[in-house]
Amino acid sequence: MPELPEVETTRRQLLPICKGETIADIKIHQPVLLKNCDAEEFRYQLIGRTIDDIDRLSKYLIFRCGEVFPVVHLGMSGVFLKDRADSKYPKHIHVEWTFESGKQLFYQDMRRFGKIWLYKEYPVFEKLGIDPISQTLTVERLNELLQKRRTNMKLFLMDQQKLSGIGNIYASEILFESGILPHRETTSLDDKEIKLLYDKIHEVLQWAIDNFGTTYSAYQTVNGEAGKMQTYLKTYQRAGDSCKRCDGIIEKEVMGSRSTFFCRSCQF
DNA sequence: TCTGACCTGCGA
DNA sequence: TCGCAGGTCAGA
Repeated sequence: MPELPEVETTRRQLLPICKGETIADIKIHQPVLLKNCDAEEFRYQLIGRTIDDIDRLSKYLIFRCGEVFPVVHLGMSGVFLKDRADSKYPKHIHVEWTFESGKQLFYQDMRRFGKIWLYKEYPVFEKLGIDPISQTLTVERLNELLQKRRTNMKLFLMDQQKLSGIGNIYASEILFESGILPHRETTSLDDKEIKLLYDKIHEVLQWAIDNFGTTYSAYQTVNGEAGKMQTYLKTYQRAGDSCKRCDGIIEKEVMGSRSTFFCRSCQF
């Protein structure tokens, strides 16, 4: 389930494979993934272009290819895979990129929730909230966002129009590390809790990036390996297990149609 | 503001 | 065979 750390890991691993490569061919097996152009237009605009760089904005990957910018959202199960001589052709490959050097790159998406756009100028996502590890997010800005919308903390962290990049797994982990119950109202946090929340948002996301993200089902790195962060998660998918910090038991509750994991003994 | 649909594989 | 997993968005 690609959240910010998984997308950033993907970006870092794509760079040495793609940067400076010129696109020789693109095969699109699932045109439905393309959201603002058809397959012909996508191929026409990109074949012959060189990938100059890859940016990440929250959960979006922005490829810089001269004057055109393909943008990819990995959805729930989207992954980029580099070609491996020893492997069979993987299932659910929807887009194949071939470079002039002969290297290949595959976009695989088992559940087809991923999306691809093509922009002819650098894209601006007006509805997207602040990238939580960008310098734009300060303690003061976080406080403003918390006061702006009266909801519970779990839904706040997952609201992509406020903070964009945190998903279900890291929302539970961030709240656990902050000692804040997911049910708490955003306006109920005091200054000390807001500062701690700010620190833990950075700490948890950076920790996950350092460990190449979390693999539970579909996610794998560009090199075809699993992430390592699932080893360190303290709440996600641990309902009924003992808390790693106190004597409590990890509970599970559905909030906003998503499973939420927490410990009542050390989150208040 | 909230809920359900989209989608496929896995485990009970 | 059915429920569950969850990011996003349309519709209520």
